[in-house]
Amino acid sequence: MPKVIKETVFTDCPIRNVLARISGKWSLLVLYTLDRNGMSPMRFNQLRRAIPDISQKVLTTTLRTLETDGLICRKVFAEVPPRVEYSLTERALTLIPLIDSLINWAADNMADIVRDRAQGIEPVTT
Amino acid sequence: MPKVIKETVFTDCPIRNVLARISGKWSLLVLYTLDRNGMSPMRFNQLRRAIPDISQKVLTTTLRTLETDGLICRKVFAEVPPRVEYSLTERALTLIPLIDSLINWAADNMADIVRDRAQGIEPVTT
DNA sequence: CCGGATCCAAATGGATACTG
DNA sequence: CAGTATCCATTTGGATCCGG
Repeated sequence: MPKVIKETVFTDCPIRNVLARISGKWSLLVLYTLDRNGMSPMRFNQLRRAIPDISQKVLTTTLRTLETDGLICRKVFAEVPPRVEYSLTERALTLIPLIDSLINWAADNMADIVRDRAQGIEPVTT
Repeated sequence: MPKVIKETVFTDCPIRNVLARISGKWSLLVLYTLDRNGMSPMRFNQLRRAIPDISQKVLTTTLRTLETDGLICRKVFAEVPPRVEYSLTERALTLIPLIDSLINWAADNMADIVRDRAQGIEPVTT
């Protein structure tokens, strides 16, 4: 049985709680991608194409976790072939500006950070 | 030889780049802890006590990564017993407000999220 | 088309012992 | 005190097959 809900020991600690969500490599990227798509919901494979190097399994679990936290809405259409649409919730919309800030910070600092990284490596060969 | 530098394939993608750094469970918490300590640097075991459930190994690698990215300054004193002090860099200081926003968002939304999670769990027993 | 189930490889994290 | 080294348990992620 797949573990849909990440065990969260620190239910009482908001810091770790949000960090635990963000800590997934993909959560923020999925939210960001959905936001970038405007108000229109996205289908599963559409998300996959938008984030090419996420595996199907990981995308699925990421979406489930985000849904569980009320950050995305998953709408299943009883059609054939099946269709599932994902969209941001109101709650997620309040988080989007913070994600954008983070991304802007990253964009501003990336070049310097990459340079520092290269410098710092040194003869680690010890 | 421990891998000090996380391999970062997406050097050209600021989003993933910053996300990769943040994705560590502990990076933001360490930065936050250092900031909370005011302008005074913190020693290794001081940080450990502040974040009780981080292991020594993980704290070490987290600090190394942050140092490599120029987010913390590691100062070694040639004394005995040895002393090492960690402090935030200017670059990290520009990130702190974003971390604070994130934490505030978490604090504001945590209760609702936890409630949603509890709802959503359902008979997972399948 | 969406995504669950399974198997397996790789990365991560903890515990312990040891060093300068 | 502040690590490093090692071993091992747990977790995570990818690949593949299958089913609604």
